[in-house]
Amino acid sequence: MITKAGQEAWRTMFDLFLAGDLPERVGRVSKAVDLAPGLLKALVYLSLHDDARMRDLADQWSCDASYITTVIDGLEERGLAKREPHPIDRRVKTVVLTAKGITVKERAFELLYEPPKAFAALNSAEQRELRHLLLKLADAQLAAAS
Amino acid sequence: MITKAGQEAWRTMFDLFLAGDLPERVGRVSKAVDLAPGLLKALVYLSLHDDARMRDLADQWSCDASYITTVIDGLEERGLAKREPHPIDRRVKTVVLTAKGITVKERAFELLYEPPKAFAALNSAEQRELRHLLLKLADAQLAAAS
DNA sequence: TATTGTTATACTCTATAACTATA
DNA sequence: TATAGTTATAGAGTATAACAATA
Repeated sequence: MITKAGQEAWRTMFDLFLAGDLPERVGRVSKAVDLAPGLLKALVYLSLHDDARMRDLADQWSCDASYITTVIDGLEERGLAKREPHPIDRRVKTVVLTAKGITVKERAFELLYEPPKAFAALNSAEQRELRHLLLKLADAQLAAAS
Repeated sequence: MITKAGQEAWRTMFDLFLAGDLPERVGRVSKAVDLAPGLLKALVYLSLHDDARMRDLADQWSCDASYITTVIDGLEERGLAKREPHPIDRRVKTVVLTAKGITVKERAFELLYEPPKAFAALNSAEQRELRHLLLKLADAQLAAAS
């Protein structure tokens, strides 16, 4: 059951991201690794789902397949990813990161995962407690998705 | 000081949003209130900063002033906001929501602030604790911004 | 016949440059 | 001279439609 406190917790998290850090941060990282936001997003997706089918990307993002063609073209032109034939179904292509793609991805995650300075306002015990609660949420979300 | 636990907490929060709910949710709300994402974002901004100067919007979003003209045109065409002259500086225009704009905004926030089902995985005490920690973060972030 | 991905094309979103009015 | 906002225009980003290859 979700209580009023839970609702307010979500609302606060939402504001932290939307009013706060996220939009500016993504823009900053996008510039730092010299990739348009769409390409950065694709790189992040591929690093979490290596060897993904192109169709999966379109489904996941609820966008048209032709746009995925454009995005993967962009990553290939920059030498960050490459298409591979599917071992069984010859209509399908999968996408894997190249060594260069992995390097850029790692740099991107380094910047994205760096906590906002505001986290220093919590003491050690509080930071541990926050991690604990959020991991519980993430587990529940993962379980619901599958 | 930010500990390893704090870092992991941030990372988890980030994944909750980016891998998880947020992108799809904004798209859903955007369709529900029949506003393109850019216009929805402007509506949200104006509801938090009523009577904002157009220049403020451009600064806040780090975008060109001409784009703000386009966005506010869009809101005005839909009867959701209107430009007002600045009482002192006649170069400046401010933007306020209309009654209709306020109605749409309220519907949008209702949908955006609805917690993901995963929150039910936390018991009452945990939801209160999470709220407490997040409010502390939000306060610190607000203090840092000003 | 249905599905995957590509091409060609068009539409939407956002930026640049030149301009008007005001400070 | 510098700043706020607009207009006209150009550039990204994303979708639609028609198509080739494969299932």
